[in-house]
Amino acid sequence: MSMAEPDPRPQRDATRTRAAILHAAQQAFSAKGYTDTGVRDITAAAGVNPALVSRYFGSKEKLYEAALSQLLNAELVLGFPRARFGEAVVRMLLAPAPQQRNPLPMMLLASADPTARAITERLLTELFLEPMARWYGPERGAEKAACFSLLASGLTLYRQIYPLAALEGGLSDETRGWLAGAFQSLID
Amino acid sequence: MSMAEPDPRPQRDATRTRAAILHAAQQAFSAKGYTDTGVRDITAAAGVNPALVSRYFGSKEKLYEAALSQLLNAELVLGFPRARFGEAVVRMLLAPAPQQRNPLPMMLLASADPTARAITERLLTELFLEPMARWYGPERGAEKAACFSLLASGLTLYRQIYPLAALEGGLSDETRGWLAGAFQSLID
DNA sequence: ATGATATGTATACCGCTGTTTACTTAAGGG
DNA sequence: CCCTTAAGTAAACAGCGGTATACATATCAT
Repeated sequence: MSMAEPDPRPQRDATRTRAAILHAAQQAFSAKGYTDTGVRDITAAAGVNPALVSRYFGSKEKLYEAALSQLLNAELVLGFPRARFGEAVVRMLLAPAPQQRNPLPMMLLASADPTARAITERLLTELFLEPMARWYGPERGAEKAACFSLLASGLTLYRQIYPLAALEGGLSDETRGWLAGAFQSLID
Repeated sequence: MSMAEPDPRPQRDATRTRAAILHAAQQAFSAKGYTDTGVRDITAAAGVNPALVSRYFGSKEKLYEAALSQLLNAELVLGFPRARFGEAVVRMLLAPAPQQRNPLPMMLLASADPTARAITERLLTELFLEPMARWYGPERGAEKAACFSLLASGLTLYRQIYPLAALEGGLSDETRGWLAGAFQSLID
């Protein structure tokens, strides 16, 4: 057997610790929501001390804001080809492991607490809805972006929060087509 | 001025008190969700003592179950005419005061707490999705019911939880038509 | 009227939560 | 090598949560 390689990394690394907290927070908030996730849950998963949340983020609330804003990013969706937009979106949302780096569960589960809801609403508007409205164009862009979010959030709700067997793996081609058509018809 | 009519009702009325708690619970759970609604909030709104929740419902959890199951009812939607189903649903969901006796906000906000989520999932399936799947018919009825809920929940999410100006009153005829068409195309 | 019971009240308990404080220890430049 | 500073720790605080307990009082049959 081999001797353990001496790790050149210092045992104390502020940036690494901060990132570990942020990652654990994203996982926990996406699984149990804002209120039902305790600071001690997050720090235990990250393997650090609970007091470090206050040190690195100021408060649980600020940590939530940092965690969500890192996840909310319109670029991925906005890069899909317009001609096959519906198909691409449905393929993404129906991917086998969609919970990875997806801000939607976090948003849905954070909607209960008023503080987290206000933060979520602001970030969602600034980082997603407004860019997407511009992408759709001047003609009812905001309404189209809202309808897009409505579809995507509803689908995520019944795939990850209240998982329905009807929307799992063996989804029929007809229903996939209905979903893709709904997304696509926002463009055409 | 007139003398106050002597109220023939007794000051202590168990059924009336129980109903007051149930109603206050529906309002509070629909506004702040399961975790962020305290038993003391509910009983204060109902004007009764906090201990009465345990007496009449056993626990906060049972109260939530009673509150939601009274609201979850597929009959209204299932009575709409099939030919103009999409229009009727959109008119209902876009009504000026939709928060009255609408189970959707309560469901959306309760999705954070694992206990409440489990209760909600069970009631939603038994009281809504299964009847609706039968209503749609044997051909992909469950998938259609899921798509219906997906649309309705998404729309409610961005009308009541994260209220978007784009979905408020002055919604364009085109977008209304898109919504109605999405609902209708689940039937045709 | 009177006692039994249903109804409602006051209060305390215990566990959990976010945050602060004072302290300990590792890191790295002089 | 040492000593200043950054990084991390341990413990406690203050408040709130759901619930159980012991108590008070209105209601109704007898």
